[in-house]
Amino acid sequence: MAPKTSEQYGEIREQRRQQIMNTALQLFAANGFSNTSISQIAAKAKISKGLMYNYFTGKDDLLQAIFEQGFNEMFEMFDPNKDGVLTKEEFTYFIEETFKLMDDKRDFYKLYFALMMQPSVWKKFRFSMNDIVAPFLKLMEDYYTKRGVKDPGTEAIMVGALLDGIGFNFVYNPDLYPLEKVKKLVIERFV
Amino acid sequence: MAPKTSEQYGEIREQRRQQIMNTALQLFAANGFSNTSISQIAAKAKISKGLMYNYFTGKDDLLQAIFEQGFNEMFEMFDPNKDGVLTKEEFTYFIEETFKLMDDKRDFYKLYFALMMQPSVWKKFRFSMNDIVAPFLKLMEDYYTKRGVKDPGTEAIMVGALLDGIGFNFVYNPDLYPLEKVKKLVIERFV
Amino acid sequence: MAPKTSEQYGEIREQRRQQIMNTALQLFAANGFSNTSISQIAAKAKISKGLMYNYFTGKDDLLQAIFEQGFNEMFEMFDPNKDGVLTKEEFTYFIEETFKLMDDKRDFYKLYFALMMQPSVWKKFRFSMNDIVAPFLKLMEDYYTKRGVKDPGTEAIMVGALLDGIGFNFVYNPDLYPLEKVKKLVIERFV
Amino acid sequence: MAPKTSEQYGEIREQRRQQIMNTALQLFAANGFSNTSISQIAAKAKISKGLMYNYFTGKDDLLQAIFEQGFNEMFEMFDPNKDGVLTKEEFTYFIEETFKLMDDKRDFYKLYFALMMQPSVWKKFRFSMNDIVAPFLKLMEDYYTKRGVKDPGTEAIMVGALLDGIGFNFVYNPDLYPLEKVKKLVIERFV
DNA sequence: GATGAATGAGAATTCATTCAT
DNA sequence: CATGAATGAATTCTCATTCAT
Repeated sequence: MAPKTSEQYGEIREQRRQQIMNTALQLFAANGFSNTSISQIAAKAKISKGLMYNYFTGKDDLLQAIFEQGFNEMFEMFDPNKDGVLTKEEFTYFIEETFKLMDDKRDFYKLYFALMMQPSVWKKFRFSMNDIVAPFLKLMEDYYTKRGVKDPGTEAIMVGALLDGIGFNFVYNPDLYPLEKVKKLVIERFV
Repeated sequence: MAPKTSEQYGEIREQRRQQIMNTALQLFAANGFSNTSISQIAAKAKISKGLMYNYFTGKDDLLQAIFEQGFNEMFEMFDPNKDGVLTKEEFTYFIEETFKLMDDKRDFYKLYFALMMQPSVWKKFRFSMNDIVAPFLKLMEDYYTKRGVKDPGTEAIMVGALLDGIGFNFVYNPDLYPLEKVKKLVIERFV
Repeated sequence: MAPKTSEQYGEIREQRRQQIMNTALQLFAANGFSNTSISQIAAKAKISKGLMYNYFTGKDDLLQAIFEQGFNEMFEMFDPNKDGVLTKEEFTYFIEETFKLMDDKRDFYKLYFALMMQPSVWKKFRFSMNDIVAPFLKLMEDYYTKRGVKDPGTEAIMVGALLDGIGFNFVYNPDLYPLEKVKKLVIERFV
Repeated sequence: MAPKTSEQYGEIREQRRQQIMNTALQLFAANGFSNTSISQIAAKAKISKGLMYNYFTGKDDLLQAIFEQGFNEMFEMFDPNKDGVLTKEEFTYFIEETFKLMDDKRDFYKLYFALMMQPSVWKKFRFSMNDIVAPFLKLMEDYYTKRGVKDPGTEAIMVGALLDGIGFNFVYNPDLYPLEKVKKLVIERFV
């Protein structure tokens, strides 16, 4: 049989990497970062402990990689058009999308909320909370400015908090949370 | 010479207990439960590691004690009157009080949010999240019912999420968060 | 009321001392020396931990005191007459007495056997196993010599082992062990 | 290069396991279970403390493993033939074998006697003392029944105690104990 | 690339003992 | 005499990380 080309190797590598990250995300979300050991991840991902270190420099690096990928996926989903101005439809879409993400990426959200609460963990990261949230707030603020809301900055902050809060409550208890109803209500009130 | 009376011992014990709990709360809030070691707590509280175990049966017990005390303090502050019906003034008072608590008990809120995200930790507890939150939601729902809001249950859930979200954002970044403005806006919109 | 005389104090002290020793013996026998803490002893004896050190210099000293007392009680019971010669009746009496002791002082025997198995513990003691056992063996050897047994020294050693073994089995499972029957058989065969 | 095959790993594991068990047995026998620390075992076995836990889940598991292996070796040595009936020669062989074992497996016997004295330790085990001893007693009882001894059950119990007692005395002081002579005497009297 | 044995730093916990009162 | 708070050393155990193969 022909030896594998380097691209093939690259693919395999990438697959393994994803496999590790997904496994780790599940465990981190379920049990917390500190309470998840490399051994558990390796066992669940069906690789050896040593191999982990072939893909990530350590546990922190793994966490960082998961986070970065998660945020990139989030950003790709949002940012509907690049003109930086939100129409009513786009805002609705944005809210819908946010709720959809909460559902699809529940594990990621869990991790996101859990780590958000630990500033000491954030210090290890290459990006800050503000970098991530600020653009969204700005978009909303502009939206409310255009709509003539009295204090658009505070309004945006409040809506931001609302979305965080819903996410927070939802991922903690997804089965009982009336996500659909809440979503409708949010759109009705704040778009 | 006569030995210390049991009251004297009782006082000393209670003081030490509080000292340990306060120190631990600060560290838990700053660095997370798992990332805080008994050694750190002991060092910061200027006691020996061993003494901790004279007051708490272990790290979990310490956490539980902090939590119980925190919730008791919360409950005492709330519960405006016992008729179980919220007037407009009482609801305003409730919101104000919630925000005041967030400010006063910032460390406790941090811990509360952090642990809320780890169901596995909750299992150790004698009380569940629902026990705590449900009465508040019920009060709000009744309030909105009386005011003729269309879907009072969902409305209450949304406001609950909003307060969580604000708390969440505030305790994470208290210096820059415009808590006063947000508070005013919340009262304006939801009372 | 008149102040206590020093004899009265002495009596109280002696009572307390006994109380501590008895409590400790029970716990040592039930759970082993290492697995019994000073706290447990103090709690069960209803005194403070500190007071223990008023009566014994430490845990080892307590053990030693228990042992010494136990052996003294044993010796007093034996050694029927001082001529150093065992008649048939005296030997029977000796065996009977041994069995009686096993039953009365079950806790002490447990401790005795348990510690006998740990030479490292014996090193702390002021007396050695041999000091204790040798005189008994000598008496028996003389007895068998007089009776014309072929190898009286070995015979004595064997009977010593037999008594140890019975004690060993009996204290381990006193409820089911047919002590009476075994006793009769031993006397029949070896006196 | 290819990774080690699983057989190679298996061999290494088994060797290490034995090495740890042997070292631990020596220390347990010399100083007792409670007085032997994992650190001591690791130091004597020239491995790190952590490695122990790669082979045994904890100190108790290690003890259990040593015990099980010890008993299995014992059982293999005995059980002369499977008809369940003891001839005179077989009984002699059984006694001889018992004494030989006492000598060869002195450390194991020490541990066996030491732990026998602590029922609390036995509770952790998967087997009970009775399971182990009962078959031997039964064989002896049958033997004495056939020989027309008056009370064969008690006779067997007495001989069992005798063997225990000899083992007990011998392992405690092997250098001075006249094992050969005692053995001859036992066979002469009880076979 | 891949394995898992091995390490070692540190975590939680226990407990004999001391000591101020 | 008596108390029990306080200490600190030792102990069991965990786990991220390294490394020979």
